[in-house]
Amino acid sequence: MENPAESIISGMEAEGLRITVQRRLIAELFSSSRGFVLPRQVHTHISRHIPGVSYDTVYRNLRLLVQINLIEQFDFPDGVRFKLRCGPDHHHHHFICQSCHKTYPLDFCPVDQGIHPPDGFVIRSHKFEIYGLCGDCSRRPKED
Amino acid sequence: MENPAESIISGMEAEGLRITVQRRLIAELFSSSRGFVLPRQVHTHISRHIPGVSYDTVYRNLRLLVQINLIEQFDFPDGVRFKLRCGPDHHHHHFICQSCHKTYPLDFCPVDQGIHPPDGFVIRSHKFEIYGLCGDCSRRPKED
DNA sequence: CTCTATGCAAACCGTTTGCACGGAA
DNA sequence: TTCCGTGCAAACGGTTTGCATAGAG
Repeated sequence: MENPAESIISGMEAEGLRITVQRRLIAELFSSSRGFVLPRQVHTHISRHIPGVSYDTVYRNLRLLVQINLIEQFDFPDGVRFKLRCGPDHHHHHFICQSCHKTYPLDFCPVDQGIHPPDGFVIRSHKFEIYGLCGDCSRRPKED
Repeated sequence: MENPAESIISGMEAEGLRITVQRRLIAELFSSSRGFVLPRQVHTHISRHIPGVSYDTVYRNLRLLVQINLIEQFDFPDGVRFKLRCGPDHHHHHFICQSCHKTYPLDFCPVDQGIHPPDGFVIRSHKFEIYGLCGDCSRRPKED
């Protein structure tokens, strides 16, 4: 797959969706972001090219991209954030920078270690994340 | 420590807070809940005894209890939820039922296994949770 | 030309705030 | 009697909706 933005766009096309300038810009943003972004940041990004974009277009498309599994949603203390969905190649978790919200792969899954659930508990999913400051941010703190 | 509700109340007293009926009811609710509750549920609980309670009283007290570290806050897909803070005795994680939101202790911490962060990444905290259906809910699905 | 995606404006929901009063200490 | 906690009502911020129009296919 060539340009990552193109793969988001062809993913949308595969779903029969129309490719508008707004959607192209959203694809661009997610393909070039190494981490989680706020709806507000998505709106700001599109605004730079289309000054009049409305928030509902942003939210509608974010919901849509989550539904068709191209991006994923995540609750942060300062609000919901989104990031490009990781390829389905291999299961992994993430280190997440609390300053710039970039993510780094973590190739270790605690569930592989054999977890013993309480009686009758049926496991459906799990979450494992490590938070902190990435190299860039710990050297030069305070930034986003 | 005798009754868990009493320990919440004495925790509040220790902070110099006044013990009102509303606060006593909140303490009662958290001490008798085995899991996460929504602000709305807190409001409903108090309402049963004080029909006119206002939502701002609920939110104010929840914020307060989080600040003085007696309860903890957690983001769920359907909104923020709160639960009694686990004792500071030993570090552990939780199995969380996606139906009734009860929690079960999980005495295994992946971070003890020696995690290797990316270059320069400073770890500050981590999250490890296992989601699913508890014994009660998997037998009798759909309920809260 | 058709029908989806957008912009607009208003609604919505959970949460927060300012203020005067009631009640704990 | 003091002053914290409450209720009320209104404001707030993020998100969603209904509807007419613009624009992708």
